[in-house]
Amino acid sequence: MRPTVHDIAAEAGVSLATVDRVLNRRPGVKDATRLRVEAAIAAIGFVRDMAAANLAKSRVYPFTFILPAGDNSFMRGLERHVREAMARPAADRVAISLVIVPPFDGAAVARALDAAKVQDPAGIAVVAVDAPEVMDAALRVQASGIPLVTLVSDLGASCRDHFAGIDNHAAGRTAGSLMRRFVGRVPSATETIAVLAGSMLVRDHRDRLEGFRSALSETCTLLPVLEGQDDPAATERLIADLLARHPDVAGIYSLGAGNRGLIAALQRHSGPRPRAVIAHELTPHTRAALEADLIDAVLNQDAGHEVRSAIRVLKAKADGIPAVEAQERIRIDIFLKDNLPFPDEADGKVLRPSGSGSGEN
Amino acid sequence: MRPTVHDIAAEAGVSLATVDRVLNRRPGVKDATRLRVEAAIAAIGFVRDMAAANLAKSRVYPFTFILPAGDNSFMRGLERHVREAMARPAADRVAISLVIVPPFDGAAVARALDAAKVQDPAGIAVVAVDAPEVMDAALRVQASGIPLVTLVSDLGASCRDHFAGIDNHAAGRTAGSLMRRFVGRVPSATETIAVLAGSMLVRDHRDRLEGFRSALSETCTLLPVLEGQDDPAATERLIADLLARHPDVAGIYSLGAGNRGLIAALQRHSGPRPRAVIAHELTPHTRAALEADLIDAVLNQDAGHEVRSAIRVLKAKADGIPAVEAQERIRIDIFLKDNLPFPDEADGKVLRPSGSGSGEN
DNA sequence: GAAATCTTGATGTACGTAAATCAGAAATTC
DNA sequence: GAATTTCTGATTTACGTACATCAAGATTTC
Repeated sequence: MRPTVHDIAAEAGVSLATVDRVLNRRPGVKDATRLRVEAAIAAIGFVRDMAAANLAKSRVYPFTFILPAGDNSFMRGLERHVREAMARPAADRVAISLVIVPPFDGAAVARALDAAKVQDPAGIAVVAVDAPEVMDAALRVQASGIPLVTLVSDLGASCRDHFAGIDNHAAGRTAGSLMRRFVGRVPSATETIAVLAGSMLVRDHRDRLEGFRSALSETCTLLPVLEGQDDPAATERLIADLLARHPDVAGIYSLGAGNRGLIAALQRHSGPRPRAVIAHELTPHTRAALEADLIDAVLNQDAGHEVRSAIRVLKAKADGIPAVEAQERIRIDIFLKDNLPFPDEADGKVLRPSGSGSGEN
Repeated sequence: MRPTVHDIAAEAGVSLATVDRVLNRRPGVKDATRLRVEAAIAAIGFVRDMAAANLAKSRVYPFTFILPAGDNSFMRGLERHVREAMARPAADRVAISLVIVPPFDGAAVARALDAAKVQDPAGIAVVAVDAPEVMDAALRVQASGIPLVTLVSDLGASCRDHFAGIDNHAAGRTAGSLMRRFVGRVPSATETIAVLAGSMLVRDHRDRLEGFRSALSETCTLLPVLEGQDDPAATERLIADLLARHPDVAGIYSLGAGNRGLIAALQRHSGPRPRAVIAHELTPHTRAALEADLIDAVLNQDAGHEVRSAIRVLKAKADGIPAVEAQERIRIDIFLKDNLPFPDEADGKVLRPSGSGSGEN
């Protein structure tokens, strides 16, 4: 049996009330007594039963999540995971309110942050846009003492408490490494590689490009970066044009989100395909393209993990416990057609019974 | 405020006792009344507060984990994660007893299963050895109604309730895919690939080899499989010999555990290295080898995830809730030197504060 | 040495659920 | 219609912690 507060009281030779005062840092305990109680706690190895404590406190953590709108598959998946966390029988006593703002709109994000602030939640998670007005709003949130976590897309480290997302520079490097190996090594030949981004105004995209460049050997020539604004139609035109004008392109790295256009262009293209196509984020589209050999590898960040990590960190910050950064690091997944995970049941028809875990895996 | 049992009682016009009888499937409720209560539950959207319920029940789940001894890094990591789960402030009310048995010893595993059975735990997890006496013991465990989960290494599906591990055939395919691409494509040349295994008597190893074979194009020649028995010294000799006798070997796939020997041999070797070396399981050794460019890729199964998944499944089975298989599928991670996760803090000196999550990610 | 303050104990209620007991009411059997 | 069985309500205790209140003891202050 785990020791309880009663055991502490017996061990320290004090009353329950005093133990309680020590445990909850309430005033009115002599230093000597406090030390005795703390020694007893250490001696019997007491750990507070958080479930019982939260029950007694009937505490809830009201959190606000701010996500971009739009038909970006990844972001919709992210939203799905947030909704799942909202629906989950508040076993973790988390009450999330979800705010959707227009995509790529710094002003809108800033407004959403200010609006969330006045609700005085226990924490805010936001998919940031790298704009000065957002930073200002983030600083205002922090100034009011509300923990702030950036999700997927970061801000400067000084504007938030934590970033729940991948190291995009490392992701770019990984893509570069894979690319270098996938295009093969034809001795003394320079390979032509194309990069497709959404917008160079987004920090993630810049970081990925930088990492990608740093990992590619000098025997590769990078074509000027194509910016498709994460728009399928525009992206498709760009890629079709690329394939027509550069039949020798050995690899394409799509570091943004407009993968539907990329896939469509590759599908329509009649000539020889690039030897390696690497994209980001496992969505139904990229998954299908992997299976159809239109894409060779997909780098992925697990949206579910990111959401759950953000919640854990916000809770820890709200409780004043320092989050263990190393523990919350989000992995860069590499998927080939051979190691695709089971299709996410939420994309299909299967409903998960409530109550069972959150697919931590 | 979330609805409580009192709200159900009010809504259904019955007493608390009756609500309790319905909720906990106790007898003594007329069908008509039961339906009324269930309708009320659905109407107000009641979900049981599991924290409070477990508190009231003061229920614990005694589980037994059976792991192999030996200095296999992966297994020791697995043990570490089990111990972590044991140490975790029984927030999840799980009481694990850990049994270590000699490695590759079917009889020992069978004895451990029988010994665990008489303790009548709420569930057993075992790193299985593919031997008939183990299957028999597993069937005896199941016959006595104790949920049984195989961990990392499977048995026949009929002998256990769940397998918490990766699809080793898919892992082999993934390795094959990577190998094919990493060795590059020299037109009209047959590449020589070597496979290093621990023992072909282990099911995982057989499955991986089969998957690997199926993914390699026909332009590759597989040398006869080397069996190092997961022993560093023996493995080192085998690989040194291989490199001496086959200077043209383009790739090595190490699908077992004796990676220290492989790495040592590669390090000592003076001639040109194989173009691609792929190994399994991210351990301090393989990690260092990745960083030193001695190994090109490591396929990994996350031991922490496997342990936590096993616990979740055992708990679900113990409660009679069907586990959601899709949700518990373990991923095949691919690591290059570029996307290595942060070194596991438990390998170093940093202690994790109790109470925070389990790195669910 | 009386008054003020600080420290501690004793006790009770609460959180949401589980589980047991006992007493009636209702339905069934003969 | 009496005896039995089945169903339901009312009430209580418990889980481990939080929190508030009141009283009494110990200590300090002037």
